[in-house]
Amino acid sequence: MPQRPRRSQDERSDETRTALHRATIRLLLDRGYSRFTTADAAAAAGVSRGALTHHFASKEDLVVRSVAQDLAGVTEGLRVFLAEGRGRRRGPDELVDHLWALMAGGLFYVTMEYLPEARHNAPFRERLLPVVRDFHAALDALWCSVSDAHDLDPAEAQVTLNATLCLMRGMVAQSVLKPDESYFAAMLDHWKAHLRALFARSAGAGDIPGPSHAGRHHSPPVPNPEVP
Amino acid sequence: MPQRPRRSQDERSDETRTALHRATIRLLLDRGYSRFTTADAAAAAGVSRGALTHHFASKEDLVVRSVAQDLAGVTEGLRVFLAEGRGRRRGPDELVDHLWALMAGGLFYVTMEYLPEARHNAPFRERLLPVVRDFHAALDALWCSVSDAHDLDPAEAQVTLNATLCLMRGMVAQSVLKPDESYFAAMLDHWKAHLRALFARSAGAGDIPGPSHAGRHHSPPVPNPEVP
DNA sequence: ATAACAATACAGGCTTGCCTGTTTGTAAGT
DNA sequence: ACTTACAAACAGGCAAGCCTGTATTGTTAT
Repeated sequence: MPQRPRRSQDERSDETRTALHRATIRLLLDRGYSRFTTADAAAAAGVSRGALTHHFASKEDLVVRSVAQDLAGVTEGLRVFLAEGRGRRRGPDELVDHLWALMAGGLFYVTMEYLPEARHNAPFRERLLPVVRDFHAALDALWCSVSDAHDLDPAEAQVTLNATLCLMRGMVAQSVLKPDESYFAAMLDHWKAHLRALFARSAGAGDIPGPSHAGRHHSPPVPNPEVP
Repeated sequence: MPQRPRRSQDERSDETRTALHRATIRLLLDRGYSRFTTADAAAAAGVSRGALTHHFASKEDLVVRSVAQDLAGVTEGLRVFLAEGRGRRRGPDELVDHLWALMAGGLFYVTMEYLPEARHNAPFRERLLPVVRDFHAALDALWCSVSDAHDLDPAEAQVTLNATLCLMRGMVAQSVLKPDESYFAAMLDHWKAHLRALFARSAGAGDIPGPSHAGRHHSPPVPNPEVP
């Protein structure tokens, strides 16, 4: 047993809360909302049930705050990805691949777990609304940076990039009961072509935004990494 | 109390099962899978719990068979809609509006209720797989009839129309926590333009497939009718 | 400095309510 | 008569919230 290094109260609380946040998202992904119990969350986080009830008023409170933390991490990751791309001359294909890896890698599976609960549980929904509002606002800001960098029509780019995420949400949802890799690969390729057309329409210098036909049909095969 | 008209055993069974099917879908839509109980389903159908257990081996059995019935009704309704359109010269806008009314009117909300369960409950998923496989096969057949009627490239139309549904799935999912009508209307208009381009590319006589700019921004405002 | 006190962090048992599958009993059709 | 359709009570399990008890950290008065 290692000697406890005398953490401050705030440190203790932060560590406990973070452990519970991560365990919650993990369990939502692995077992789903209906199978998710506060006891399991505490056990997975390595803390007691009492610790959980001390920091979180209810199961809903735990989930809402865990989701908020998770989404904050997602926007930050996306911001970094786009900032990196500022230097290199990345086209829409890489963006699609990145977003798909993100969504199909667990992000939207987690969302699908709490959406039904949000639909039927008004207090829960009310607490989630500002969380997702902020998330969508952050996304819109990121889309603006994309349309800026590539000299696109901002309004059109906004709609198109949000549609990209909607398409992927639908694809991930369908993937639960449609185990057909090629089906989704073809759809992503179709969408990449659509985005290339949008990017090519831009008034910018005639740079080639990405592979126009050569590099098709190699969308990444739905990985299943863990969501942080 | 009306005199019982002496129904045959098969009639009795059919009526009971149908009532339970309809009640199940209704309750899934109204209260969600986690709040859905077999007792409520029986009560909503106006039968006893004993009747339910007699006709359905388990809760999962009830849900799977109810969903199968529901999807059969959906394909039939879609078939009729497309058959009607054969005479008039309908463009993609009407198809989008119809599909959106269908999806946002409850169909995909119901789907969102059982998808998480399917993701975590292997036996349940195995029973659903053939059901949705048949549904998707029926859809593909319908898409073929569309590409035939409008002289489109079959493969391209297939992907595009399936993408239409995926987009709408994502939109309906997002609509749970994003109460922004205009956001979705703009997205549908964007997609209609995309489909008009596809339809216009067809080798057919230069008919105008639909309003190219005039009639935009009037997508139907997410009705919420009951799913049969 | 340090002892007393206060506040916060954590631990775990208990209770209550609910839901599913089962079983036993009754009525309607063949 | 005998099978099928329906009815309702029963039993077992499980999970959320509550509550009481303990340990650790922070504060203040001497």
